[in-house]
Amino acid sequence: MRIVFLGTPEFAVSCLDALNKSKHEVIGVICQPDKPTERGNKIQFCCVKKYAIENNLKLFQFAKISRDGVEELKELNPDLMVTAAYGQILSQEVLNIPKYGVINVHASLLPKYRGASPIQSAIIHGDTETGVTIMKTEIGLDTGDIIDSVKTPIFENETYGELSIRLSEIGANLLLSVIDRIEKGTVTYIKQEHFNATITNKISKTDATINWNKSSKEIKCLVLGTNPNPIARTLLNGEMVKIYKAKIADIVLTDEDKALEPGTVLPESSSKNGLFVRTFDGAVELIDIQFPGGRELPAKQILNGRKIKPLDKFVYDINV
RNA sequence: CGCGGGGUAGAGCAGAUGGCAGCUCGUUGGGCUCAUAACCCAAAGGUCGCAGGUUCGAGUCCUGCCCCCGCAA
Repeated sequence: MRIVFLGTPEFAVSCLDALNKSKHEVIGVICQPDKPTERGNKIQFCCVKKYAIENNLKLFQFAKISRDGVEELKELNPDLMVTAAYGQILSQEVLNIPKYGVINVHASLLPKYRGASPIQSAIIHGDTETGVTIMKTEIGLDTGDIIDSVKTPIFENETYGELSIRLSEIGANLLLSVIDRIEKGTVTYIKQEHFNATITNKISKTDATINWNKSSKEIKCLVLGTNPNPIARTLLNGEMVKIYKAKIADIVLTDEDKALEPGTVLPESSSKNGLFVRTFDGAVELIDIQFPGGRELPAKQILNGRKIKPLDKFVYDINV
């Protein structure tokens, strides 16, 4: 089949790679426009764009595909279009272009976690399983009829980044299988149970701010679900601190500890024992953290430099 | 030319107003102990990012460059 692929971030690359190496022909790749990024001034290409360039695939970047891309897409005359974390809503006019329609690879078990952050949300909510769904792309946000899905467990200490890689590989395999069925005419479509749908928005830095009044488990899940982006954060003495890794502390709280407010660094914290912080229902151990200007470091080393001392207090401030 | 922080021992950091390079941890050796990742004693380990300049004297002041990082996007 002659396929046009639409995707932008890392997650989409596995699918694109699978298609490119399959018997199908990738006749065009579309990703979001280059966003002026980085610290200084430069621009950086998205992962899909880099892949397309390396593999000599025809690349398009439309500011608004349903306005700017219609003519070129019609000229390409694809059999099928595949979207995977593309980032733009397609118009009906665009959806009508390919002969076999448009399908979407979504990193959740729909109708759960529609929208921009399915993987992060599953982890942050403490789910024990998630998956990948491939469905028909419609005008609505991830509302199309389901073609197939694959479940997978979420491991105990799996980060968003790690799970994302696994899901993208699962999605790539499923995609090939689905396209095969489309070709043979054996696909079946199942309507989503719309009343069970949940919607997720992009995880902002505000969302990634740790509320120490929550349980240890919730805090741990937030840390896992925001790594490597945007990274859970909190405030200490007016400085923003990023938390890369944390776990539920396996220490027994003393009565003295229990009297401390959530967010307080426990007295038993040291460069030998580790960094423990009081939560609503216990304590978490912060493993890897980062101060502004510094790099990501084991918390034990940070304690050596005395940037954090016992009884210091982390503050929940969404303005960090 | 978006704003800002930083490069000092193996690691993390401190070193107002220029005057013998320090702290915590780690490492090595020794001691204590039934024993220890615990405790005590001792030692090793630094061209203070690079290159110039000012000065009797620069980690500290001036100039240029390299590298790391946070924010905003």
